[in-house]
Amino acid sequence: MKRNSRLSAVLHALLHMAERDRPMTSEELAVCLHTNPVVVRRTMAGLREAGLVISGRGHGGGWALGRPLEDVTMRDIYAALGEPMLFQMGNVTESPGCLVEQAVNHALDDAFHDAEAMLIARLGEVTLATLADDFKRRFAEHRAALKQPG
Amino acid sequence: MKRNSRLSAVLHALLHMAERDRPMTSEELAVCLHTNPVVVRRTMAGLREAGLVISGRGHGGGWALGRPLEDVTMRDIYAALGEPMLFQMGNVTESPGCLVEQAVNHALDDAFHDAEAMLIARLGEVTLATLADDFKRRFAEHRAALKQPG
DNA sequence: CACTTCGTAACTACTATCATTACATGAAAA
DNA sequence: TTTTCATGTAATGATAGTAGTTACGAAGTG
Repeated sequence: MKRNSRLSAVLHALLHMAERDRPMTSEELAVCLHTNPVVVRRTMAGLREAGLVISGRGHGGGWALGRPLEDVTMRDIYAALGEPMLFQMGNVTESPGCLVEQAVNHALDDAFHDAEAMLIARLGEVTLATLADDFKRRFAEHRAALKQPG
Repeated sequence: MKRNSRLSAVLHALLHMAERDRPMTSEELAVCLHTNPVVVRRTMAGLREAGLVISGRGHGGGWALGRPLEDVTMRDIYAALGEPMLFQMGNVTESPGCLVEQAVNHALDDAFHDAEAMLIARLGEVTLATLADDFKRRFAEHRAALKQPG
């Protein structure tokens, strides 16, 4: 199956919004994300409920950040998206009667749970401000490279 | 999409095979795994190519372990299955032109790669012998519980 | 040769993600 | 108040991955 790219997409959207001083419409965001305005609305819905973004209708409406960049981590975004399944792999049966399968499940769950905990902790260490700074660095590098080709 | 349960399934199969002194047919394994013989053959194909199991046709044929339990880790099995994608989440674009998206991808890749490395290392620490021992412990507990109900 | 068992291709069912269409709701501008 | 803009959301379709199933060929045993 296709992989879930919502976290990646909304982070992308939020950083573009951070570069603007006015709300961005779903249409504008859809252009940035190379997708459809309805997909944008659907994906951002969870963030709105979590207060991470604010949406307004009508003239001058659109999407704006609901909190300072420093106060939002990638983990917050992940949570606002409903904490989608991280792993593509899983057990055949969740609560098997077979003792062999129980032993297998236990070993796999152990490893996967630890990896999940580590990953989520890592997401919690990166704020939108971190990402915005990284973008600015890349942007400066990009401009420097254009000035001095070769 | 359904989650990939092949690792879980083949581990289950290998431990059942370890409890037998003769090859197990795909039919027998399919009963253990509550699935179809063809699914068993398909899933075990990679393990055969990796030498982790041996298959034989005709009378007395079936599947047998190709290596001692102590010599095979869950990581080996994972590799023999073709190292299927671990994560359900991914980036929208792998090599985006947009610098914002590059910053996002970099941060996410960083976290996911570390989690993947940790998980795979963990899989490498657990051998089939470890799992077999855990099964035996569970089996002993199970029998004790039956003897002394309440 | 008869029988068993694997090897594999082809087809189906199910599920998840994302795209798209259609229309209702709400808010600002004219 | 009417028009216009923009979100909110349901319904539908396209695509892809997993697993189940059928069918048949290949290879080995008795």
